[in-house]
Amino acid sequence: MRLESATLTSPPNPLTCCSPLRTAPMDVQQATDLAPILKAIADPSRLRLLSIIAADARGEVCVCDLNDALDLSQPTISHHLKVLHEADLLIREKRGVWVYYSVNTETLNSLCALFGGVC
Amino acid sequence: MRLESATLTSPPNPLTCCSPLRTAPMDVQQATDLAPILKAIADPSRLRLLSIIAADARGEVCVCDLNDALDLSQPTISHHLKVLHEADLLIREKRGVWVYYSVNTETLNSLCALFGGVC
DNA sequence: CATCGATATTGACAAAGATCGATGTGTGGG
DNA sequence: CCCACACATCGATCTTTGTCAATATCGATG
Repeated sequence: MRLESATLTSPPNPLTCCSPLRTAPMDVQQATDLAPILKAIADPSRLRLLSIIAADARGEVCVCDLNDALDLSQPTISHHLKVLHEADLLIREKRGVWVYYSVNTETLNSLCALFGGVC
Repeated sequence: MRLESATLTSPPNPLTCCSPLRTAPMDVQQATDLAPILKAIADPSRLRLLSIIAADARGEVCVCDLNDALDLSQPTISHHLKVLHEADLLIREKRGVWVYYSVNTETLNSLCALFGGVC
């Protein structure tokens, strides 16, 4: 007996439009929309990037710092950040020459809700 | 204020050994161990299979039913179930000729905790 | 405006993964 | 003991993806 009316204000987010896993079987559309978001975090390098940003006290990290944090080339880091950003997991903000990424808390919470059904 | 002592009884579960994303940066080992579990659910077909099983009222589903539920060949379904099982997301039980899968609630809860830090 | 430094994009390539048909394995019934 | 059925494994194929070197873009600064 749950209202599925979250589609009004924000851009259509496959996560918030989606009931918790244990509530109902997922149809093809839901699964197709959801998979890319999960694929985005299902990579060791991206997991590390995300956790570095998520755990940062200032709430944001400059790309220049991320480039040094992992043993990967600059284009590869840039690619991973793009994947995370397009999955709505990271928020991008350009300031001057630098680019800062912060985590999208809403998406993380939705992921939690997907698995738990409680959060 | 969470006790991190879950490594005594059960097989080493990379999820329960892992603090929530927002707590601390993940090292290479943690990320490498965690990624396969997330990869397992980061596929549309496996998402559907998992949700079908998770939403089932009896708490378990026979493979023979899953074979009909998705528009995929029997070997492909079997492969996906194996991936989910090896990621500790599904519990497998053979009864006679039939095989029944149920969700591993612990793993799902751990995933929730990973993203939320609260569950 | 020429240049430098920070990110992003492109193109290429190897590795991983999703899928299927064919075949193997094991269980229960006749 | 043999057959039918449920499920798993194998081998092949096609697509996706992670990675890098090279190059492009874009903003600041002299």
